[in-house]
Amino acid sequence: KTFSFKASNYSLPLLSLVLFQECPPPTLFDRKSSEELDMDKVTAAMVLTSLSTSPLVRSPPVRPNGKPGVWGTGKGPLTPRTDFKPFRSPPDDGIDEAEASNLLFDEPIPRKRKNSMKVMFKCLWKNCGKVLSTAAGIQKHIRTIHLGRVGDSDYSDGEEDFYYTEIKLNTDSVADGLSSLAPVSPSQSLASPPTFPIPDSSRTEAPCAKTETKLMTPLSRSAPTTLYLVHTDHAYQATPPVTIPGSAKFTPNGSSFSISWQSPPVTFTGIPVSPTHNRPVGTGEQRQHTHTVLSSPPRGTVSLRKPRGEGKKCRKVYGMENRDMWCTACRWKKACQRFTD
DNA sequence: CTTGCCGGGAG
DNA sequence: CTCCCGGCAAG
Repeated sequence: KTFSFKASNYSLPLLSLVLFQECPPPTLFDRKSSEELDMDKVTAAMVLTSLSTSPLVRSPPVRPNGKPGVWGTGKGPLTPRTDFKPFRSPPDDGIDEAEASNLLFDEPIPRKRKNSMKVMFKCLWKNCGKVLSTAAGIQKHIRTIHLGRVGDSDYSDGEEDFYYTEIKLNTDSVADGLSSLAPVSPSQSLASPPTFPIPDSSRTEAPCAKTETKLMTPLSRSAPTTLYLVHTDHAYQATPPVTIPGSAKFTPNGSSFSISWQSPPVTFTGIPVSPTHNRPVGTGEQRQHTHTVLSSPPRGTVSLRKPRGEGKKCRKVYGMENRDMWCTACRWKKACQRFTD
């Protein structure tokens, strides 16, 4: 029903993972004495409690090669920068939790602080920012207000999860907390991982973010730029979010999150293919601004190779032993001139 | 693996 | 400029 329930739910699979590691040989599927089973239970319980109650659990540097992703700088029309993933390990504590770190895995586990923290849920819809105290409430809000599902009120496909985020408030400074809800920087406790400051504008997102906002086709109102990650408390959203330029689609079907590339939406309107283009000679340093500056990241030095001609060329026709019968181009290992396509 | 050939080096 | 080759990509 509520968040805590979900959290424990998500912890269970991970727990089983832990258990796999803890029991030396894979005797899990063998018959086990009830004693052993009890041991497992106990272990599980211990893990659970340690996960859910220890104030902060130290973690290895969060996923070594994981790029910071787009944390921050929400640029889309809907500017949700929902970043406060409960990444544990602020720099100042977590010293006495050494043993708990053994039980950790890469994925951050949604957890919440218990002391004087109040969990709220904030609508991320553009210009909305409604804050409710229950997930159900916010889902209903989104469903009815934004998604326009008035009739079948209780129909939910989980889509609402993408449109709100969980926020933590310090109860003694609620007013402050509310003011900091603006999607700028949640200076509250659960800030972004302290190791790397904020994102880094690693070129993959900067240009394409711009592109997005410019070329944004009138999107259907039911999909407020969710490509810019909206984080909720789901396991599959726990990893640092990634923006995929071009066209990406995600399928929120329960627990999987798939992103698929498609042809980059870039049409390079470069120099026309007329044979009478004159080279910029000498003095005139005139720039040609015609080409659009759109660029998709994965395209670096694409040399636009020719598809490869089909017919046999000198090499194949005459063979290596008759190399002197080849055309010169073939001898130079250039494009054949005798058997052109 | 083979084949076509681009990019680049040597002279 | 001619001549050659490394290495890549397509098959």
